[in-house]
Amino acid sequence: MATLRLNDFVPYRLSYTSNLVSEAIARTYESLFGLTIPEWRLVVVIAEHDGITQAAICTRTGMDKVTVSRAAIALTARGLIARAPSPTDRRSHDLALTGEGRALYAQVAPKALELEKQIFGGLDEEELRAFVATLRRIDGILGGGSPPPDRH
Amino acid sequence: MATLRLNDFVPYRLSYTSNLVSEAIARTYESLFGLTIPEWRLVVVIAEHDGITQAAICTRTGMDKVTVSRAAIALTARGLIARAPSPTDRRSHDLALTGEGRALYAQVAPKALELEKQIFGGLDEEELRAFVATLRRIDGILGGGSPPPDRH
DNA sequence: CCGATATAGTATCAGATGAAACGATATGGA
DNA sequence: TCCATATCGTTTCATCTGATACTATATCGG
Repeated sequence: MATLRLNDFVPYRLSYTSNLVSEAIARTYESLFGLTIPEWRLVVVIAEHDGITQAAICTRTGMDKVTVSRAAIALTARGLIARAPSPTDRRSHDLALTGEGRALYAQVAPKALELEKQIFGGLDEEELRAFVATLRRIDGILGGGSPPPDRH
Repeated sequence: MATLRLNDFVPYRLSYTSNLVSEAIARTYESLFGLTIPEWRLVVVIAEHDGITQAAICTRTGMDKVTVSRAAIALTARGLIARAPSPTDRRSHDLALTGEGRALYAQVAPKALELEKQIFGGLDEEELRAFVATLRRIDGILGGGSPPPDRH
């Protein structure tokens, strides 16, 4: 009979490591750019998908709509994004980076990649690929399956 | 030049999956046993290490001492653990499961293993081993290196 | 032994989080 | 067209979380 040992319990290990990583990331974004993680995510997603709506960000990223709303409000207040009334749906706003937002993104993106490398660069490339693949497989099992793959 | 895509950003993927798993686990523990995740962890750690102190739980699990304190208070109030004044240090309490606590643990432990299997059992055994090994390697990189390994 | 410093645990406070309720707009069916 | 229902985004509220401050006790250097 397999016994339960917290240190070997996979959900615990996953949560533990994820927290370590999130804390490291959050500290960096906060100190360098004054961005929370949700705000940072919005900047990145909006940079990738100009004119995206908040609802689309939710489905794409799995973030809660309240979190997205707050981040959008904060970024707008800081002049980093602009919200244009959607021409097709007056409940929605189309979000886009302002010039200032793009300038920030130009700093944020390389820094993020650098940070990712600092944390995960120590891993064998194949190991890292397998790791991410497993994460996605777990998502699938839990029904958090990928949002619609990017259409190019 | 590698570009930044949120969906491929490893810290994001890790956080995303970890949240999915944590939510699934939390729902189960709450509905089956009325336990929060910190409370559940305490039950398991105390079952493993009878007479452990709160401080030791903190170093062992990386949980915050405030979180541990609250969980310990809640579990004591529910009669699941008993706190004996430590004979060697009057600031500390030695925590132990009560009879009721052990009875709960007897239900909790198999359920936890079952849940782990439901989530991760779909993975190839070798894949899962590699996954956990990578998690631990990341811990090491971030300085969250393993707490002192169990002494048998 | 005494005082300075460190540690165990708790209480308090501030920020983050998400569920639920809400107003506004869209949409689909009678 | 009109009503019922669904969706977008915000607000509100209740909860969780950890930083900080605090009390009591321990430990260490002199």
